[in-house]
Amino acid sequence: ALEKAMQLFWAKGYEATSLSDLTAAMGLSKSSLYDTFGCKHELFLSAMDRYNETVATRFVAGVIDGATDSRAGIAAVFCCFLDEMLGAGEKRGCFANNSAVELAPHDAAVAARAAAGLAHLEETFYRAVRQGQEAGDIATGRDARALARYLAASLNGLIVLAKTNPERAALEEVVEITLAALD
Amino acid sequence: ALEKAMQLFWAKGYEATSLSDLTAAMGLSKSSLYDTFGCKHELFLSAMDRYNETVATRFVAGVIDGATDSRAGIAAVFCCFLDEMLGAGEKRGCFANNSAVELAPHDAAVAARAAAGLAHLEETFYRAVRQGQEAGDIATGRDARALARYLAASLNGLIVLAKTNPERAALEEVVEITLAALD
DNA sequence: ATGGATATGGACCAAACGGTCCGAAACTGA
DNA sequence: TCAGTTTCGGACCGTTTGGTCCATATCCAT
Repeated sequence: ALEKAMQLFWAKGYEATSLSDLTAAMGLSKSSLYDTFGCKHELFLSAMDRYNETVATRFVAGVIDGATDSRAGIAAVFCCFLDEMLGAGEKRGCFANNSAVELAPHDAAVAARAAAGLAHLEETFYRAVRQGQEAGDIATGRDARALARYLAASLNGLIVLAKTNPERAALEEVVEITLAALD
Repeated sequence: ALEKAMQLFWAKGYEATSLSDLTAAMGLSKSSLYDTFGCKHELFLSAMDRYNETVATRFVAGVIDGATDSRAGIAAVFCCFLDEMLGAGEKRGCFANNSAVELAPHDAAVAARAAAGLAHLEETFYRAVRQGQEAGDIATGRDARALARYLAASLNGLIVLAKTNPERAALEEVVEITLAALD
C-alpha cells in the first residue's frame, strides 16, 4: 500500500493529493490508514523514505552496474530518466526533486528526506566516478566528489527542463555537454 | 498588487497559497480580486507572466550586461542565484522552475508559461554565449544554442540542489565544473 | 465454541477552501 | 449638488479538506 501512496505523491505532489485519493489508491479506509501510517504528513515522509531506498539508490545503481563501463553507466542513468520524461507517462520526474521544490523551504522534515535522496544519488554517482577514474574511462583531473555532485545537480536540471520541453534532440545535446565534463 | 501575488506564489506555490493569503498580501478584498484578476488560476498565470517579463528576462540580462565580459556575466548569474538561495531569505528559487515542477505535468497553461520562462532564460544565455564566442572569451567548439540550453538546465539543477544543500563551497564547485563547458 | 484483541468501514466533525453576491461607499463628470 | 458608475468590504454559499470515533467484523489462541 505504501508503494501506491508513493506513486500518488510522486505524480501529484503533497498538497494536490487528498486523503480520498490516498484511501482509494491504497485500498483501505481512513481509520486503517491513520492507524498504520499516522497522519498525511507522516505518510508522505514514509513514502519519501521508500523512494530513497528503492529508486534513488537501488534503481540507479542497477542501471550503472548494467553498463559496460562507468562512463556508459552514468550516461545510461541520464538516458533512463530522459526516456521516462519523454514517454507516454506522467512526467513525474524525481520524487525527491519534486518534494524539495514543493515543500523543502517550509518543511524541515521533508527537506531532510529530499537531501537524503539527493545524497544517495550523489553517492551512487560518486562510486561510479571513482571506479571510472581508476579504470581509465573517466578523466582524473577533477575531484570525484565534486563531479558526483555536479552530475546529481545536472540530472535534476535536465528533469526540470524536460517537464516543459519535450524535444528529445535538444535534451540529448544537453546530456552530451554535461557528460563531457567526465572527459 | 500583482507583484505581491507573484511574491506569494513564488514563495509558497499554487496549492499552498490560499485566497486569504492573497487578499491579505495584496490589500484588497475577494470581490475586487475576482473583478480584476479573475479566478485564482488566472491570477497565477498573470503572476507567471509578470515573472517571465521581469526576473527571467530583464533581471538576468541586467546581471550579464553589468559584467566585464560574457563569460563573467554568465558566472555572475549563477552566483546571483546562489546568493539568493544561501541568503537569510526564503529559498524560493526560480518561479518558473517551481511551477514547472508543481503543476506543469497536469496543467497545460502553466506548462506553457513555465516553458516560456525557461525559454527567456535560455535566450538571454544564448545572446551572451554568442557575444562571448565572437569576443573570444567563450570557446567556439560548441553550438551556442546547445550551450545556452545546457546553462539554463544547469542553473535549474543548481537551484534544486541548493534547496536542500546549503554548503556554499560544494555548490560553487558545481558552478565551476558547469562553467568549464564554456572553455 | 468463545472471549479478547485487532482491523476495518463509514458516519461524523470543525475548519478552510474557492467562489458568488449585494448593499454601501467612493469616485466621476456635469 | 447630484445622478451614474465603478469599486469595495464582508456576509454568505456549497464543497472538500484532514482528522476522529465508534460499532461492527474478522481473526486467533484457548
